[in-house]
Amino acid sequence: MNEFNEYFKSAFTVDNVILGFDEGDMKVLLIKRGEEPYKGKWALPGYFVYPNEDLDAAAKRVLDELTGLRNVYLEQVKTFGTVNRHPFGRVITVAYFSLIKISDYAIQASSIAQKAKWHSVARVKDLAFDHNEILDACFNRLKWLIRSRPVGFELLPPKFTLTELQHLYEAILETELDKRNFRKKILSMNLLIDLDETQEGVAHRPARLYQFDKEKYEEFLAEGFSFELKESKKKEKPSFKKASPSFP
Amino acid sequence: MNEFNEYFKSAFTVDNVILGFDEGDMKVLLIKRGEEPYKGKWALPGYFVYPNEDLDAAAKRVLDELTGLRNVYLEQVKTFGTVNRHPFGRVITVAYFSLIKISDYAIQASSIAQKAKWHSVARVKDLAFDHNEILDACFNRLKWLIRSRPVGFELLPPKFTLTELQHLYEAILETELDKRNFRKKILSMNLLIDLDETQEGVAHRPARLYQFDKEKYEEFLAEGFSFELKESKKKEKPSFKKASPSFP
DNA sequence: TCAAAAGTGTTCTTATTACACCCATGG
DNA sequence: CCATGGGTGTAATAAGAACACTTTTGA
Repeated sequence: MNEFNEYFKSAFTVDNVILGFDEGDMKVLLIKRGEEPYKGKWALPGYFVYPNEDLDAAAKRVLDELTGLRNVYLEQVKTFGTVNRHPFGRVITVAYFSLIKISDYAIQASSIAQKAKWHSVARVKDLAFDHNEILDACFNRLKWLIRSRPVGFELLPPKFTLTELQHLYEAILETELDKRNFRKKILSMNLLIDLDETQEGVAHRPARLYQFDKEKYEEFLAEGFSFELKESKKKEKPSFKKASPSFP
Repeated sequence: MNEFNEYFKSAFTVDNVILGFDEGDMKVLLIKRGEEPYKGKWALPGYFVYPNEDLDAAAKRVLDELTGLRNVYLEQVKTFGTVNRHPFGRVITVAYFSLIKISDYAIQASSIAQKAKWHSVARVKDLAFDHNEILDACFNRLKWLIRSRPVGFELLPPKFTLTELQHLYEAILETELDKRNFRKKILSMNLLIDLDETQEGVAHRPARLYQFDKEKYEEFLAEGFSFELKESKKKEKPSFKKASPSFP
């Protein structure tokens, strides 16, 4: 393998866009860098992939060290590798995103976790490295995903109200949804268990609580299925669906 | 950067799933390996990324050397990096796929190109490395893509008939489509230019020829749009759309 | 009794599906 | 004149979008 030696001088990292939902807003967990390069800047949590470690395992490790969470929604999104993205040498990074329930998150003892903080995705700017680009790519993936898979539940506590769920969808899609149509659609999926409980201590009519029916979802998945959700209101995107035939 | 030296001992490659359409069938361009490892096996075209080369540039280079083509549809799909996927050491590979018109393809002079051959995607098996997995991932991406973007035209000659286009969709989606519904849908997109020409020398009523309206497509893209195509016939997948509400 | 959010149905419009016959050409 | 694939329209069904009032609770 001598002739290839020159290629074995690069490194790769994973970066993890850890997303949560809180106060009606999508949040991302960022680390304040204590070292050069980009000392003092906020960055996505990530690290070098160990020589004997698979990529997915590295992403899980980063997540676990920071949040203590496992068995979390995690997906590879895209790899970023422009030549000069890292001052230490040629380093490409594989971007992942994960969805967690902020209520499950407790700050870990590790020194890295001490520097972590939730930021509103919409207001994030000027991250270290090419992390703004990575965050954008991952958030866009989530926007697509939420329309095609019921992943929203990964971000909510086990019991939630339909309005909370709707607000989550609205935060991700950055649009408003019609309450009645949203409920009709979600309930027609048959993936929610009505817990026959209601909120307590709220200054208005208490809402019913629901739970995601994970078992039924796995059944549907096994059969192969499609799940879709479209936006409402008049902010319609132009769609070919409305164009008329050009060749009569 | 001393403490990180141990990480700068890995390499990365790009592998390119080059897809074409011919004889009613999706084809992938493979290389017969002349060297160890996997000598004699078919493999996806790929190579190490040069130290001063961006990932996309490397994918373009591989494509160009093999086919002589540039300005071709090319997209990053996924990165594969299990620990022992390459016998030379830690090598992760970034998978790309490209769509080309087989009619534009002419075997190049380069020694690598001499070993290239088109294979029917459906019949490919036992590739070198983890290339079967990579091919699957890329082909699945295309299946998704063809339903959401008009990329089919990348695979057809400049002038084509609606039946050719339909057969392409059927080959990619691995399903059958209804002729009338397909035409209605495609024409209603307003993205085809009727050339007012017909086929010649066919032993049946000659079909009209169409051209893809690239300019109009760019306009639509600029505005942001959605393009969708659903399958027909009774081979329906179960869909939540038909489920009934669970909470009346 | 007020404020605040929960909950609930119907109508209209648009998209999708299913389906069968005549046409133009070359051999 | 036959074989082959090209070309066309309509009716039934399903999904999506728009829209406003009553209910329940705590303060």
